[in-house]
Amino acid sequence: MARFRETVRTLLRERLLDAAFERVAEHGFDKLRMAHLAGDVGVSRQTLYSEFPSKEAVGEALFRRELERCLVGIQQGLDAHPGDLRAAVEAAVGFTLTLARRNPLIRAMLTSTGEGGLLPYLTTRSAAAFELATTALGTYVAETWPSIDPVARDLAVDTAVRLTASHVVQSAASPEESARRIADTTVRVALSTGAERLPAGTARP
Amino acid sequence: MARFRETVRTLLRERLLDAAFERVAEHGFDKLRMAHLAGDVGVSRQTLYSEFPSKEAVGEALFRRELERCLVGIQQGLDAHPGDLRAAVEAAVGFTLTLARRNPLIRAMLTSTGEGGLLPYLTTRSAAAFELATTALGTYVAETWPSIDPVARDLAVDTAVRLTASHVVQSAASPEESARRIADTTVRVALSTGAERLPAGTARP
DNA sequence: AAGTTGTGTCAATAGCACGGACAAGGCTGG
DNA sequence: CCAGCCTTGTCCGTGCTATTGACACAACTT
Repeated sequence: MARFRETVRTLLRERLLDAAFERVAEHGFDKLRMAHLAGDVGVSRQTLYSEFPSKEAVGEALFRRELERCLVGIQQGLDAHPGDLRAAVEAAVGFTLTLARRNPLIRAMLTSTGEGGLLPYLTTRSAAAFELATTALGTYVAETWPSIDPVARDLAVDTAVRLTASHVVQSAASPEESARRIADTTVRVALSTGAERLPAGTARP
Repeated sequence: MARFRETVRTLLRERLLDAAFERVAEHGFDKLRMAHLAGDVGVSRQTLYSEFPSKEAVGEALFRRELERCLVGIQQGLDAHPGDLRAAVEAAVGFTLTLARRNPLIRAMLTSTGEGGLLPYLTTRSAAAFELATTALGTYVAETWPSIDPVARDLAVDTAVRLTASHVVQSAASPEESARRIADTTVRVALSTGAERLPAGTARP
């Protein structure tokens, strides 16, 4: 019955996150003021607090929304190469690294120096991001490459996600080159049997 | 300060008009029920009455919104042919007649038989539509053809608008053919001096 | 040490949507 | 013809929610 009020709530949330995106992208998260954010949307500060219980919640929601948008591109990159693990991973990772380099929010997150920044969401508190990305890549691999050994598959997925995250926060080369290297590594891990002959002098438990 | 509530109000208005458009286009204006309209958007009937004081106001707003959309196309048709009066009028009139033939709202307005229909807005109560269309065409002609005699210009603009309205409610031929004829008539009126020699036997006051 | 700024919380007020009910008028079927 | 039903338009009481203004608290500045 009250369907309209629900859409208003989501609209308010979107507007708040839009305004937060603008301010954070320009001046960083620590320079963001709750009063300014509420004023941008044309709402009282308490209304903002009724939607987001704290400033930290704003940052978390902001990061989650951007992450979900990113995951859409990752999923598209995977789906564009069904059956070709290397190309799929390369496309998905390349998209992620390119987006991370261009997205002003992520740039602001990485360049923020202060204590109350958003950087933890990309590093120490990135469990949610890891989980989502790992699930997306894991289901893709499990569906299109069911023959791969599950142990190797999980290792490969985890490797791809963690390497990508590493390159997001500290890119060594171009996104394309990094994506190529990560895809190469992922394929190597995925196709390994765990029983290869090791070079002489290498111990294995 | 309260900018968000304002956008919510306009959003509600748009949603209501969207729902009204759907229902009117399908079943006609007289079959539209205020309770259904409110239910479609997910709002109480009283909220609907707070936005539109009467059902007639809904129909009026619905017609005005459609008219304004139509005027955008008319303006584009005029602007696409600067300096060529015949082509500009033909494009604008052709767009209008084609839109009127395809638009389900206008079709429903014309086919409604009942007393409480929307037809008056296209005929007896079409002062607003005439005014807007006349202004658009008038400013175009005045800007791009300043050399035309003002009397002939006003006559031509009025003729074009009224002929177009006539073809909207009672189309004789295809929109293209009608547009061509109306444009021809408009140009003849616009370029007339009011002092032509009349055929023998014709009286002039 | 005092002032400033910003976060988070609380209480009182005002506004708005809601549900329920009502009168008035028109339509329909018996 | 008339009784019932539907629909429009209006009113009022209620409840939810945003707003306003204030406050405590912490960190930083002067």
